[in-house]
Amino acid sequence: MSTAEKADRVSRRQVDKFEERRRELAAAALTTLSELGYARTSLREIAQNSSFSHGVLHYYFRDKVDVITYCVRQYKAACVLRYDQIVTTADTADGLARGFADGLVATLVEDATMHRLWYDLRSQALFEESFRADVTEIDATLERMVWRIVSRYGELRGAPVPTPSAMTYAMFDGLFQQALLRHFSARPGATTDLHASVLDLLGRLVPRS
Amino acid sequence: MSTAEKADRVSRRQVDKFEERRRELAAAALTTLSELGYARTSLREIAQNSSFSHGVLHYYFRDKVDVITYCVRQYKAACVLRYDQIVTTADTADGLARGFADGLVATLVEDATMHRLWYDLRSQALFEESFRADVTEIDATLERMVWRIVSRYGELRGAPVPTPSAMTYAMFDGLFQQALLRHFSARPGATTDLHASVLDLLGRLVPRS
DNA sequence: AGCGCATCTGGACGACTGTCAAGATTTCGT
DNA sequence: ACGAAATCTTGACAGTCGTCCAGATGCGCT
Repeated sequence: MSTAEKADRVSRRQVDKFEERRRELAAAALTTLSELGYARTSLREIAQNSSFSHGVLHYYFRDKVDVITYCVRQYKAACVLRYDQIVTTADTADGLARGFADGLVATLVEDATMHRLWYDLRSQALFEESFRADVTEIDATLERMVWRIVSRYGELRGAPVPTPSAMTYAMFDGLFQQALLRHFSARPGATTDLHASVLDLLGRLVPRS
Repeated sequence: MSTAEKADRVSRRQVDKFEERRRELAAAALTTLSELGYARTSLREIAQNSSFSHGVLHYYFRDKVDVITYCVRQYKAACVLRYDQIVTTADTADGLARGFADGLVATLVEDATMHRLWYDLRSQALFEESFRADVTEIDATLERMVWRIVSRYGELRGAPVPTPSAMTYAMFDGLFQQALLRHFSARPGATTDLHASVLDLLGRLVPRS
């Protein structure tokens, strides 16, 4: 083994460990953000949610924006996983519709804090230019996710969906966001209303045969 | 004039002036919030946007939460005004629909910073219990506003709107929010797409005759 | 074993925050 | 015009923030 090969192996292992730590810290940052929100999250608080001290954050990240940005990117991956498992296989239109509605209700309750973080960060993107690109990209991913389900639903119903993808996503997002606010307000009917309105909207998107 | 009457007049005038100052400071706070967002707004920054020094804020408000809460309430009044002027009188369904779409596009552009503040505060309400009641109340007001227009639209079309009020509001809000993000991202088509999708959704809400 | 580098700690820094109070200034009825 | 009450300014306070760094600790290689 040449010295060059050895050096390569060493640096590769170091890079791997480096990336692993970054992910670990980003996970701690993510839970902190989802609990406190963007406005109240500090680097020291993030470090306390990890097994390290606050100084290490500047060893793995340039500054606070770098931490948050990396977080958001990691959040996106979790998002896609969450949405992808909503509907795996459904052979009937009604089955797909029920699976979609059930999945949204489930993630509304189980991942409530993560969802509120998403809406918080999307609002921050309206103020801070630096977040905008990442937020827009995540939004596009979510839009594609919704569109995959809706267009498959139209397929199963035997009719193409005449609604633009962006509009479709926006409406479902509106429904979900209102349900989330109701959920945190502990007002009753948040989950059942979301379920019903998702089915309702889904039915409207495909023209009656 | 008795001494009691005199004292009453004096205290009444003082209360008026007191309230006037509160409104003045709240206005400064609102412009600051709409420019910087909740996370980056400080009391000193608010005072700099007014003609007073930072200390006076604690003369007119208990603490920071009191300032923000009062702000939000004042914001609500502005909201209602803005939405109310969208559609004053329309005698045809198509006229009402066009007026609604035009109004939303206009306020999207003109009051963009205020709208992003609203979404920011609504996100904060998902984290901070103290904002929740006010945010929910404003949301209900906006819902009623949208419902007034939509139900009137159904009336003009000669058919009742079978969609629940909450669901209707949520979908329009979703459309508007996405348009706002696109507007700040300077992506093209934000206004035209909003206009088209509002007309589209409005048409879908009322069953074909 | 001992060297060298990666990793991590804990404290220090200046800037900023919300809050408060003492005193200066203005307002206003008499 | 005088005095009291309302109003406003200014500076201070105890914290917290992001950032940085000197030094401790750990680990892998020869």
